[in-house]
Amino acid sequence: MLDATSSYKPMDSRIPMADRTGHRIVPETTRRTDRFPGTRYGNRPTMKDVAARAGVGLKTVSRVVNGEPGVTPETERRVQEAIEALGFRRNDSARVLRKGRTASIGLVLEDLADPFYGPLSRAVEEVARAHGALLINGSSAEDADREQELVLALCARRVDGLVVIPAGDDHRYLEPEIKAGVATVFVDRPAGHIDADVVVSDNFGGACDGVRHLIAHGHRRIGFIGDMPRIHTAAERLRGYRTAMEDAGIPVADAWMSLGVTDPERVRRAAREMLSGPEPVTAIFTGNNRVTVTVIRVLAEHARPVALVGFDDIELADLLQPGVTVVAQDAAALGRTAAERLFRQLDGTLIAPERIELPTRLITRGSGELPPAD
Amino acid sequence: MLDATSSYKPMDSRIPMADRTGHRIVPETTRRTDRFPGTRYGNRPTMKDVAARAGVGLKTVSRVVNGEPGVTPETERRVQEAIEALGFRRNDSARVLRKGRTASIGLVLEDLADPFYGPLSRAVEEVARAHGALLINGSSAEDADREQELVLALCARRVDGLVVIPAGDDHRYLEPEIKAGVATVFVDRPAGHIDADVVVSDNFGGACDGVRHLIAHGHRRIGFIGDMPRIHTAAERLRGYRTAMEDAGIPVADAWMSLGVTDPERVRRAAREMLSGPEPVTAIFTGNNRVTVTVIRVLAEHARPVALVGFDDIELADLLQPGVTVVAQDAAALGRTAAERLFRQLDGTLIAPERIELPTRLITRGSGELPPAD
DNA sequence: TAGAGCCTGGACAACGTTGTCAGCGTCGGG
DNA sequence: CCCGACGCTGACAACGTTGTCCAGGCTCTA
Repeated sequence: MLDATSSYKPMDSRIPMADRTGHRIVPETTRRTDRFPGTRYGNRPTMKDVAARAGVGLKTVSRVVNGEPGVTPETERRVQEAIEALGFRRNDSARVLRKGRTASIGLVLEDLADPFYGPLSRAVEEVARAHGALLINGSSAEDADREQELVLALCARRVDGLVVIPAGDDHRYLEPEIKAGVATVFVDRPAGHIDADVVVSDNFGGACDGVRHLIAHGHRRIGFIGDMPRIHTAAERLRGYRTAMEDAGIPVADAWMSLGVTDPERVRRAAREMLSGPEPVTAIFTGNNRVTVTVIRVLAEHARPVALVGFDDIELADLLQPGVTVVAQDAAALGRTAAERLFRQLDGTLIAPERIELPTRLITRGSGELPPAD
Repeated sequence: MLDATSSYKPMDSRIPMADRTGHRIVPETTRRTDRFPGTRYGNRPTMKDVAARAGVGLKTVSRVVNGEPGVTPETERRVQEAIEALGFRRNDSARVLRKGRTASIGLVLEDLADPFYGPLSRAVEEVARAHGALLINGSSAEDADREQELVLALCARRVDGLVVIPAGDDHRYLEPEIKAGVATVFVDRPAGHIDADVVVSDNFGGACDGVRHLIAHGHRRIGFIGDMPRIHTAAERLRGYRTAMEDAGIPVADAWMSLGVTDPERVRRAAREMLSGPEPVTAIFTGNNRVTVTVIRVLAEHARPVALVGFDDIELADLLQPGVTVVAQDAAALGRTAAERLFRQLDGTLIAPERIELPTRLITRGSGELPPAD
């Protein structure tokens, strides 16, 4: 569980209660924040304190803080003054408890450090911001249990909605949450065993395009290196590869396909194997950005030129020799579309779950146009 | 304000209250979630509901949910059963209100889509996770007002701590928050007018190293293209440039220095200007990853070879022709160090604010070793 | 078998905010 | 001069959870 490893303790266990004069009891232990006289760790002024200082009622403070009408300018001034003096800041936890909405959404993705997810996350954040919501991120590290743990932690926080890039393939655990009104959109990969909104790229079509491009330039022995086949995108791209090959009447050898973790070591080995032997591949189609980068490194050391088309665009791809031809998907558009759909769910303007597929784009830069070298 | 633009409304404004039988009144309007009979938007079971169904007291449910001792296995089973049946999930807002800690921290950075901040953010998340906390992200877009708005929104959520990559240069607005016990660490750039923990890279030293490297390879007319001078890192790197030049006894021409937004268009123009004229620069030192990428593009079209050293490492830098020599800073280490310090503040094991400087590393790959081409 | 002590369970208050509603004073009109 | 209306203010309950504290039933021992 998330809080099992927590090493900092809830404040109740260390902070004595207020005494009955309304003043606070200062703890004997020396704390970092003792530098600031008159305040104490975790002991913030409340509306009650503000009201007392301004000599008004609790509700009047609330009205001022929320800009509600019905307060005399003079009263408002007094309240504002008290707020400034005490450094009061409304406690949104209490507000949320009362109002029922948190104005925050959760985003669970694989790895925030991956250049594909950064722009996606930023796009979700921008849409959230436009709707006045904050974004809570979590990285699942491609682990189904961790995904579930994160998602449920977010639900416990009562996020209004969830954008999930699934790591697992069974999301029935989300059913009670969705029933209870948590808006949910899956991105990049479909949800498992559950009826929900999904926004994905055209992985199948994109892979078809990429492989056909290689075929059109004369290649027949084309390798495919992709992610673990249990990941939906990887499976779809493999299917695209197979379909393109089949359509061209090219039988696919088992040795040409390598699926597995995108760990550089494995990918490097896979690439080297395809490139050696009596009938080496003359072109490689790579299943995602991480694989592409590793394969580029392998090809840079390889004697013969080998054609390459990669799924996902990568920075500086145009400046390499040759430029790297890619099937680009629009990460920001994925995130934006998903987030917009999420808020339409929250607006109530959406009725039935839908599957939205965003097109991919083949960007030719040279590496895919190399002729077969044999 | 954050919630000014909100288009989805708090639930109280649309959901009628429970009637006195304890059953819920179903609203007339047709909602998406009407698909799920018996439940309604935002209407979740509470511990009270669970207790009623299991035929136990409220506190007993609380004990089961929190794994506290003192519950018969049989009772626990009944409670678990009720939890499952109702799809109960503890409301952390209420919990937070009661306990005073949210087990979440905020991270405000410039742009999550920037490849420099992705790993940093991920590192912060990992540390947070190890301490049982969630991470709330916000992008300031390099705008001081937006930074403040985000930070204060996070404070209103009562995050336990804040990791801030400052956009503005005055953080006195944080004083009441810090006084009230919000742990705070600034990363990448120091805080303005406030005494707080800071974790930065050795921008000055790194820039010195990079420029000295160029000087050592025979360059004297060296250009500097950097970010806006009001950004601390940019100023420090400029200072490193000037110092290295001065130490080598090289007078710096104004035309060699260009500071401003990292917009590709401006950077491109700046680079072209330095490279033209009667006394063009023979080498360029770039102030960050975005500038470096743009300058690489300019140099790729340039007739003469021009030496280049960039601040920040970039992916695939080793595969370009020539490889790009960089002064690398460790974004993940910055994030990790800052987050660890944050939780040490929360543990109470930290006394005084400190400034921590992480070293940079010169990585030579070729572009910095080109001799002057004239 | 009575008394002591332990274990389990539940009633209750409190966390800080917001919605409801009622009270109070003032002002204008009848 | 009285009454209604209106503008402003504040008392109070409720949101869902957890900590405190006490009651009741049990076991164990003398």
